[in-house]
Amino acid sequence: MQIKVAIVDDDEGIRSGLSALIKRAPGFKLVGEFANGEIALKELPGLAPDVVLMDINLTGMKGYECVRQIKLSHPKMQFLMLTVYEDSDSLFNSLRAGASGYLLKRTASARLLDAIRDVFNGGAPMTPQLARRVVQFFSMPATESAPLAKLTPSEREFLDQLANGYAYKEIAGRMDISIDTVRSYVRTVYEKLHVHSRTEAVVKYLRG
Amino acid sequence: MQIKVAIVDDDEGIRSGLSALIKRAPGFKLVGEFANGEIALKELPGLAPDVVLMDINLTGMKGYECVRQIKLSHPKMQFLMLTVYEDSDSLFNSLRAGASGYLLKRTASARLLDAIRDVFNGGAPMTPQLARRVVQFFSMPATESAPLAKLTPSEREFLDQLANGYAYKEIAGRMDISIDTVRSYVRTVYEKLHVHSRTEAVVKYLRG
DNA sequence: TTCAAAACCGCACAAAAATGCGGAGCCTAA
DNA sequence: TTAGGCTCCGCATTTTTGTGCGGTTTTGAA
Repeated sequence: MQIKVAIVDDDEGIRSGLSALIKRAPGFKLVGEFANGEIALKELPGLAPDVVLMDINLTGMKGYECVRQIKLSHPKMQFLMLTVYEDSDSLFNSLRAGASGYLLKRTASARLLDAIRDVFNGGAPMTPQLARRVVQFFSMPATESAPLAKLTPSEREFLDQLANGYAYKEIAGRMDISIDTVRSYVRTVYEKLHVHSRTEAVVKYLRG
Repeated sequence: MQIKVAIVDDDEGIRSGLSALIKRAPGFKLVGEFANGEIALKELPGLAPDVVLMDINLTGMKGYECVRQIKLSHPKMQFLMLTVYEDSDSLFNSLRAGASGYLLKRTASARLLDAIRDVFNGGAPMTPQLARRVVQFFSMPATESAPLAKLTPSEREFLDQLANGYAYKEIAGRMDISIDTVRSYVRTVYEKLHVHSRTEAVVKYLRG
């Protein structure tokens, strides 16, 4: 079964290059190519491509804006963003819009085809540098100053259990301590986080 | 220049397997191996490895907990998490703790060495499925949040109050409705979200 | 018009959480 | 050796939550 691919890029040269690559690659089928987001928005739903190669810096409607719109009604259509810059804002805007992968235009042909296959199979290809940037988004050390840092390892583990929704007695079982010890953790953790309810504690925890 | 590697895993077999792999691989140098997080916590800073292979499911201190602690004082030390399960909680806990990559233990040796090099060079290797999960984390509105979409406007407002930690009677005051109406919202919202406690509801809400 | 839904209200009871008070043993750093 | 932090345990009480049952009114779409 072939992977149906569509291309959206306003650079004529790039577009024809990609188009030629897809056309001659076995296992791929080019179902459409567009020079701007507005047209793509209208035509893509009818073509039902599996994967769309989308330029980020389109003139007019931004690439990620186009992705966002289409994702709302066609969540299964996958988008692989192409760009010349490794710029953070574009990356996160695209991810928020629902794009599945993010590559540089200078990516080698073979690697690009791999990436399309990756996206089609549920992966999320991106350059190692961008992957690292995404991963770093999650780590708090940068903004580490929160009261969360003052928690001891056990308290932290307890808080994690809290956030998972377990009742005190379940937490006692899971951590292999008595329910009264759980209660004492409640006290110390709430104190350190300056909260007075489970919900507040969990919210603080989840927000880092 | 060699990449200094350390191993933390409580499974003797796995540890010696990894250890042998690193030792005979050119370009790598094994500087230490540990059976639990507590010892690793003490010894790793002195060894100053470039990359640490860390089992997630350590007995005692969890792997990601160990990472978090060390990252606070040694942010340049990189961690590559190893696990047998592709479980979401472990993944996000690890990323939040500051881990750079996440692989399954059944990863082929060659691929593992590649991953260590990746991490060392600023990349963030992970399985395609996990990468997709990370990427999806950013695109709640379109793709995921199915159950949240079924809430009526009032229910949504109520849920937001819940997430802000207000008690039922406070919510009643803020929304200018009776406390029993609040209770009925609790019922309908919990039903739609398939949860049975405030904490679970709030977590679902915050995560999309 | 008829029907479904949303929005609203009430009572009662059991379960869970929050908080007050107390204590013990262990380890580490001063 | 002493003080302090961490882990752990116990009991009692109040408050909050979860859920069982019931209901009315309004509104918008078929």
